[in-house]
Amino acid sequence: MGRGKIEIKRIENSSNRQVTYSKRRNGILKKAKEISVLCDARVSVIIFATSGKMHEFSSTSLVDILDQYHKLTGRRLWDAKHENLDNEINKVKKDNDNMQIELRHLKGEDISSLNYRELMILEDALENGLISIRNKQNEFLRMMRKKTQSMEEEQEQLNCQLRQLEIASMNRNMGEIGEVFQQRENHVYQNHQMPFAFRVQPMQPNLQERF
Amino acid sequence: MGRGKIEIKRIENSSNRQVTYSKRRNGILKKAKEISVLCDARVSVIIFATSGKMHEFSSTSLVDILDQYHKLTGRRLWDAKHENLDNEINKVKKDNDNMQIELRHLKGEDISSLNYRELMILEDALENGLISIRNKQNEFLRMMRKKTQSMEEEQEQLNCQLRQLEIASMNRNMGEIGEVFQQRENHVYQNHQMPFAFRVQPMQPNLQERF
DNA sequence: AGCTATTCATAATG
DNA sequence: TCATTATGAATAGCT
Repeated sequence: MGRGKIEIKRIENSSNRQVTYSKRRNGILKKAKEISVLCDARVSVIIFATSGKMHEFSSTSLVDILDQYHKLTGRRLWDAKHENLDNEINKVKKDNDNMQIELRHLKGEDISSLNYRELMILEDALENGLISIRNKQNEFLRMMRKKTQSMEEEQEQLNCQLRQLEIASMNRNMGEIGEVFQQRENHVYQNHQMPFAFRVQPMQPNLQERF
Repeated sequence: MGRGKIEIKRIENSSNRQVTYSKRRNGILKKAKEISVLCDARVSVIIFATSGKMHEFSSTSLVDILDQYHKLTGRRLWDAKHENLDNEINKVKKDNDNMQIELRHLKGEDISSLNYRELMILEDALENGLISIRNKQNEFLRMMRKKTQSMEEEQEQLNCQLRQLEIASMNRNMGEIGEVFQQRENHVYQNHQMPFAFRVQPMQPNLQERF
C-alpha cells in the first residue's frame, strides 16, 4: 500500500523511517481502537520510538489487562524482577549483618562467643588501626608545630621591628621637647605592649577548622 | 476495505464478530511486527477476545517494555510491594555504605579526610575495643590455667591410686607364687607405664576447640 | 476457510 | 511537518 511495495526490513533513511513510523503507528492505534469496539476485545498497544517517545492505546486500564494476562498465562510479568529484588535485598542484608557484627567486635562488643584465635585476629586489626590513626594524628601535630614555629619566628621579627621603631621614636622625642619626656615615655610604654595582641591572631585561620 | 464500509461499533452478529475479530487481530499483530522491524520500534500488543483467549506480540520482552513504560510515565504497573522493596533496598544499601566507611576507618583506612577530633574519637573506640578484647583474652588464659591446674591435681591423685594398686598387687603376687615373680614383675612394670597414656587425654575435649 | 470487490493505509512525492 | 495521490494491503461480505 503506497506508491510502491517495500521490503519489511529496517528503513535505513532516518527521516523516511521517522515518517513511516509516525504513519504506521497511527494506523496501528486506530486499528486497535477499532477492533476493541467492533469485536468487544480488550486491547493494549504500547509503542516506543527509538527516540524513547511512547504512544499507547488501552481499551481498558492497562493494569487490568496485565492482570488478565497474568491470570491467563500464569506468567506474572513483574515476578522475575520481584524475585531479583528479593535476592538482592537478602544479599545486602546479609552483608549488613556481617558488617554489623564485625563493627561490634571491633568495638569490643558481643565477643563472648569468639575463640582465642579470633580474639587475636581482632587484636591485630585494632592495633593496626591504632597505628594508622596515631600516625595521622602525629602528622597533624607535626604540621601544627611547624605552623606554630613559623608564627613564632614571624612574631619575633615583628617584635624586633617594633622595638627599633620605638627606639627611633624615643630618640626623636627626646631631641624635640625635654619637658614632656615623662608623658612620652608612658605613651611609648603602651606601644610596647601592643605586639602581644598579635600573638593570638592565627596566621592561617583555616587551619583551625580542622582541629 | 472490504465489500462495503462498516460503521465502527460493536458487531452484533456473533459469528460475524468472531470472523472480523480473527481477521483484524492478525492484521494488527502483523502491522505491529512490521513497524518494529521497519522503524526499530519497541512494540507490545496484547489482545483478549471476549472468549478470554489471548494473543500478543512483543518486539522485546514484555517486562522490558513495561519497565520502560514505568520509567516514562511514572505510572506503576505492579503492586505496592514492589515499590516498598525498592525503597528498602535503597535504605539498606545506604546503611551498608556507612558501615563500610566506619569499618575502614576503624581499620585505619581512608582516614586522610578526617579531622583531628574525628581521629581522636576513632582512637578512643579502638582503645576501648582493645581493652575489651584483652580482657576476654585474659579470661581465656585464666580459665586455661585453672583447667590445667585441676588436671594436674587429678593426675596426681590417679598416680597415687595407681601406685597403691601396684603395691597391693605386688604384695599379692609375692605371697602366691614365688617362681613366676620375675614375669609378674615385668607385667606390673607395663601397667606402671599405663597412667602416662592418660596424661594426654583432655579432661574436657570441647575446651580444645575454642583455642 | 477461500474469494473478491471494495475500502483503507501508506510510500513516494511536492 | 503537512497535503496529495497512486498503489498495495486489509478486509467485509459472500460462498
